[in-house]
Amino acid sequence: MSTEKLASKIRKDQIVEAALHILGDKRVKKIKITEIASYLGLAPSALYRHFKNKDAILTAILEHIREKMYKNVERVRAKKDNAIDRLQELLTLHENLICQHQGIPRIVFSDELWGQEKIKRQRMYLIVRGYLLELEAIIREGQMKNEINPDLNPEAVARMFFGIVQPAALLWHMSEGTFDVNGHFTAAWPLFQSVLQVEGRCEL
Amino acid sequence: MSTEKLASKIRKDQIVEAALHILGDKRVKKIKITEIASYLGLAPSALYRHFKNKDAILTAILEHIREKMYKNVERVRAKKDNAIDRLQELLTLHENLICQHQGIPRIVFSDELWGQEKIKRQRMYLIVRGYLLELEAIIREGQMKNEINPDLNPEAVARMFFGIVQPAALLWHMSEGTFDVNGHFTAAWPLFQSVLQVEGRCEL
DNA sequence: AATCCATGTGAATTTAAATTCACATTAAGG
DNA sequence: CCTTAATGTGAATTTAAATTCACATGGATT
Repeated sequence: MSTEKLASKIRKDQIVEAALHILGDKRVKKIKITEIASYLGLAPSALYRHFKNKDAILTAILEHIREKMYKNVERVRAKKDNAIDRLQELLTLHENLICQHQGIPRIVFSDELWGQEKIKRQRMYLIVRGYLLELEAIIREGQMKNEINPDLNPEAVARMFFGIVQPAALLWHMSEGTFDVNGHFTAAWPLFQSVLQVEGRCEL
Repeated sequence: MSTEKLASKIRKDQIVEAALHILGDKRVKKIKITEIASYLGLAPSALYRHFKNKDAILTAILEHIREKMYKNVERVRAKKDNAIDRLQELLTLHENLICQHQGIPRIVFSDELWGQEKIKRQRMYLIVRGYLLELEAIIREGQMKNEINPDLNPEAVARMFFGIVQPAALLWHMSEGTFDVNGHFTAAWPLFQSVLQVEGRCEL
């Protein structure tokens, strides 16, 4: 893997990006080799120069997604140092992931990709769990600095955050991009924030 | 439709139930006619006596799901008269839907079924939206009776509730039934409930 | 009893898609 | 320049699954 030529690596990335782009297109369809190829102006058979088979492409997509999600966490950590701000920022990034950039959430939150092999489902599970752990870490830090109510169960809070994002992805996708993701986040955020509040604050 | 024989209706239901049962089985795979048939001890071709094609079966599954979900709402309304109790009860029913009864949430929350035709996705969207409206109605009633903070946006609250259920379904499914749905609901409920609280109550 | 119809079957057939293969083309390095 | 390896192509081939079809069978109706 590390020994492969740069050009090859680029082509592989192009293929993954193309696949992601197609998946992100509102009207669904499960992804077809033919589509990816024609999107890149290639013959279907060309893709087999770069990937053993379709499955390998799907696996690469998963890896790509994992990177994107973790990159978002890092970015947010770098940009804000308050836990609540970090979470809010993360919500914004998710909005992009859902609406703009290729239908990543569609993939994370759907069977489509990992339908066949148990292995891919497991991998996806690890990604999601890993992501939840990242959220938890942010929350715990916030609790230590008393930005977030320390009595709360961080795991539950992380999943509640996740529970803001996932339905948005579903509804956006089902609605063919009609659903107002931003509106949803805007309405959900204060509710979520009210959960985080440290006890004392509610007297004000 | 209303003129069809009873026996036929039964067979149709059996087919739908069988399909649902298979879908609910942990290891996924997109549903195959062959599987449904062999589950019922029939030849694949037999199914075509009852449904025009696979698509018709999928559509019937959607309708079946819709009924189940709405029935749950009715049941909850009948059993409890306090909004908060109703929601809590609904969570329990969702737990069943996820863990026991055939993988309904898998279907609702996944692309699998409506991959192809835009029509099925639209139908699913209507089901989900309708369900959210039911939740909203429960919440509004609770607000009128001051069981739930009337300042809250009922739409947002409904979606937050939904956001407890959906991730559970995803994680349960991804984890091959390992994920502790009950634990998740138990941890999430108090957080959710704290959102619902009427302002005054937090001073206690 | 004769007929009809709903339901079933197993053996094709169709279809859509992935995959393979024999053959270009091009660029890089000796 | 010649060789080689990487990348591409179009035309098969394979594969998995849905779907059709000609032919039972059994129970209800006349």
